[in-house]
Amino acid sequence: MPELPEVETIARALAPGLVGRVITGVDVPDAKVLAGPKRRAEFAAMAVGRTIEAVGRRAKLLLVNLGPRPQVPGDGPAVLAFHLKMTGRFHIAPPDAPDPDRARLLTRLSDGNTLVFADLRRFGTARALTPEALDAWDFYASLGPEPWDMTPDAFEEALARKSTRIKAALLDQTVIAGIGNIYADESLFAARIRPDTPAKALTPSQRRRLLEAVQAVIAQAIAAGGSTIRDYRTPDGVEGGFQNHFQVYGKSGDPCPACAAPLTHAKIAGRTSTYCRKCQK
DNA sequence: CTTCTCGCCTGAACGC
DNA sequence: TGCGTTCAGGCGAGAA
Repeated sequence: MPELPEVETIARALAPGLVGRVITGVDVPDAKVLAGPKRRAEFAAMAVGRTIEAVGRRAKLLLVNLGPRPQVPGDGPAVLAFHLKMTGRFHIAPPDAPDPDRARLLTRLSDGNTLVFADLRRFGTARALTPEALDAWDFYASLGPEPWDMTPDAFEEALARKSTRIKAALLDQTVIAGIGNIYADESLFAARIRPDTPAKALTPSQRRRLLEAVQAVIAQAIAAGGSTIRDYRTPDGVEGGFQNHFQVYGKSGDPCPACAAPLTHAKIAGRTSTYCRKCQK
């Protein structure tokens, strides 16, 4: 389930195989993947003939930056925005490879390779947009800062405005971008804060600790290449490594790594949240 | 305006 | 063995 560290890992792994290539065609075996402009022809018209200039990420979105089409006078740039949701995966397939299972969108490249977007559960989406349309997309425009761009003061202010529990506030992409269930639970444990504490009720020092914990956990996860639970793989087919460093996520009943009391779990903000009753206050 | 709940999808894991 | 149920979970839509 790709969150910020997994999408970052994917973007870094894809870039060398994509940057500099021209998009020569797009096949969309499953039209459900298209969001925004829904028609295959519109997506292809926006993408084909452009050179891939960069592969990046914002929150959990994978962004492919495309240059203007030289054959279109006065043309501007464009962006492909992919959301992997739960089971989205990317890989670059060589020319003779058969189209793989669960392929939802195939981007043909000038070097003969194909960028394959596969997605077992079909929640993932792809959009082809102008940069102006990307900025005007409500979801994109409302995203909060990346964890390392968040300042203690801004975090303080954002949490003070929330009437939800802190777990829900961390998952709220308009507060801080890129955190999902795994990194919310791990960050709350690292900061020793109970996930059901009202966001407003945190002390200033708890808020500082929490932001530092989020930043540290995300950085460690990126360094480890993300976390593989079931489906996530890097574009090279490699599993992440951070699942071996989980302290609490998915470990209900196991001993707390700090105090050895059994970890408990509860449904908070609609998601299973695992924490230590003794260590997290 | 803010917050909450449901539906979208498929496969794995579990109980009987 | 086989069937039914539950769970995973980000986000859009509609309700409260």
